Amino acid sequence: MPELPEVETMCRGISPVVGATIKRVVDPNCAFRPLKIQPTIKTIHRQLHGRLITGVSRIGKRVLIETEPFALVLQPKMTGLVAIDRAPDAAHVRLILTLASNKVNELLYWDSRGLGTVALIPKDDVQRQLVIGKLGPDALAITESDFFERLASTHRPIKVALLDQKILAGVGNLYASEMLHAAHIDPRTPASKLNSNAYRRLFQQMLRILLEAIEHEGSTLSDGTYRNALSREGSYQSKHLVYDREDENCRSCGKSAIVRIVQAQRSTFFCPTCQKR
DNA sequence: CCCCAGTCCTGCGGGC
DNA sequence: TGCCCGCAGGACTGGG
Repeated sequence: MPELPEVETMCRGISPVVGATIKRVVDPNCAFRPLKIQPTIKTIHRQLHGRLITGVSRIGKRVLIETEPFALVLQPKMTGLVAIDRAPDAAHVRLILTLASNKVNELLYWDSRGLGTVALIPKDDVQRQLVIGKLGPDALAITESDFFERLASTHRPIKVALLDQKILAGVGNLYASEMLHAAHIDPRTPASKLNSNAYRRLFQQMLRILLEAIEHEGSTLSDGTYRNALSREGSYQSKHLVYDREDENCRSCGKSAIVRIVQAQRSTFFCPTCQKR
């Protein structure tokens, strides 16, 4: 499940495409449901062929392939991957950009469940279409005071608030559980009820965990889906203290078994000893 | 406005 | 051994 560290790893991995020229935008005729793409692949081909890729960037959990004057925006959601030259398998490759470059032949969008989306938008519209009203500040760029103010403004449980991309962009289900555990905060606590000390711990642990996860190229879970841009697995899953560890002993206090609850229809994992209200 | 539930989509694992 | 069902969840939609 690509969250900020996994998407950042994809961006770094595909950086060799910068400086390449796009030859063709190709529909690989994937056997599954068609890719959610706007406008059509044909139109995107017409707009992009012959253009130089000037940069690769990330906004929250989205990947931007930048040209002049367009940006191709890839949203991997649950099971999408952006890769170069090879993907986990051929069957689930949903989009191919063939490139003129001495470093890399193809930029691939692969997605096993196909929940992800691709869109081409004018670069000048990125802020208006993707950021304003849709995404809060990036989790690696937000200030501590802004983090505090934005989260404390809702009465929802802190775990649910952390997943709201309008409040803060980049944190997903896995890292939300991990950072709350590291900060010793009960995930059920209303975000408005946490004091500034708790927010300071949460802010610091969020940065530490996201940066460490990037160092480890993200987390590849037991389903094995997530890979970096070269199809290599991440290794941060070995550092997880609570995520997907229901009934296992807490790796921090050693006293309690990890508990799984459901909040806003998503699994939350926590240690009842380490994370008291 | 605020918040929650339903939806999309495929692969996998548990139960029988 | 094989089939069926439920579950995984990011982000969007609709409704209370």
